[in-house]
Amino acid sequence: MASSVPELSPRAREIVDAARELLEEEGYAALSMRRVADRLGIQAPSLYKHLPDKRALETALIAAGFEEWGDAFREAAAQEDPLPALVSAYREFARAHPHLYRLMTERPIDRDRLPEGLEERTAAPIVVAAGGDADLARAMWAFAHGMTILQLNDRFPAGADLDASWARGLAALAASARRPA
Amino acid sequence: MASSVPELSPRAREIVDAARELLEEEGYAALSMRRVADRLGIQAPSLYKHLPDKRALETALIAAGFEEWGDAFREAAAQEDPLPALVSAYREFARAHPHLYRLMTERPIDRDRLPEGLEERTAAPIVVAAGGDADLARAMWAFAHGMTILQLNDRFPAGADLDASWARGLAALAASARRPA
DNA sequence: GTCTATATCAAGATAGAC
DNA sequence: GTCTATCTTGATATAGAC
Repeated sequence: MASSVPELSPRAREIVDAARELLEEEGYAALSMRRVADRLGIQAPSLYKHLPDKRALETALIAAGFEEWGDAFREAAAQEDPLPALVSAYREFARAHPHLYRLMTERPIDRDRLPEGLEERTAAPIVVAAGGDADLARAMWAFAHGMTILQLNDRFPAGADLDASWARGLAALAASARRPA
Repeated sequence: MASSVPELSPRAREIVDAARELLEEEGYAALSMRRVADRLGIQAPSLYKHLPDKRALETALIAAGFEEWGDAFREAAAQEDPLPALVSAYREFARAHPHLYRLMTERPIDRDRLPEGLEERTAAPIVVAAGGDADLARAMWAFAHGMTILQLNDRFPAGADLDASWARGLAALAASARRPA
């Protein structure tokens, strides 16, 4: 039950905070151990006294992202009309933290080094909003992620009305939830 | 009207073909100029006599991918029930060429160096299948891309029934197409 | 069309002194 | 907790000879 994720020392926390700022400001390509160290006014090798490697740093960023995302989802799920509120929370998180969103979703994650059950805990409010239908919840997540990442990747035409596409998809999937097959 | 994309010399074609094989077999991280040259039994600097830079190589790969994808879509659109056939074609392309699919979708593309109108031409059958509703077509694309890339990124739980999620999303969006608001 | 030699840069990480 | 010095690796790209 207890996760095997090592606790972070106070200094390691400061390093992760600096990395978070760097990532959010300049994106993943800028997230090097050197640049993180620069932000703290120390040399890169010093970081390794506090974190084993770069992967641990990234995992800490991802874990923090999921915790914050889950908080936002749980708050949205308490609203009167949970599904639109969840969609808003999803979009707002990605809008506010695009580079973190990418880091959290663009590649397989190191589940062994992430707190146990964190992904499930984060996603739980969406499954509830889908009426407990996990298959539908995954379809909803896929739609939301697709809209989000294609926009971040500048893959929609210049004049596209993305709010309209969000509304269309949400309406279709919500109707599917209310009238299960 | 005429695209400003430079023609590729025969030798450049061979280089792109080698790059395609390398990408498909080992993924983007392996796609270096050195590795491409290795495949052809020549030295990396020799490549630059045929292609201006690595970006041109990637653009050629992406353009070829879109052409093939478009062919598959047009074939699917001619079927009796176009929408499911298009979904099958989408999934089959991604299954057969996961690394190329990533390269084609994961970042902004260099539209100036891509044949003009290629993206629109590729997507056209989907817009038709969506009853000419571009907003709905984009929602469909987002759903399909989300399902595809989240699976490639190993983001669904081990036991997830992804065929069921595909069916759920497709049914919901198709119903939305038949009964427009 | 290909070669060698080289420039330039930057990355992650370790050893060991202080 | 931080430092300097260093290792190792690998990338894109250019110059100029053959």
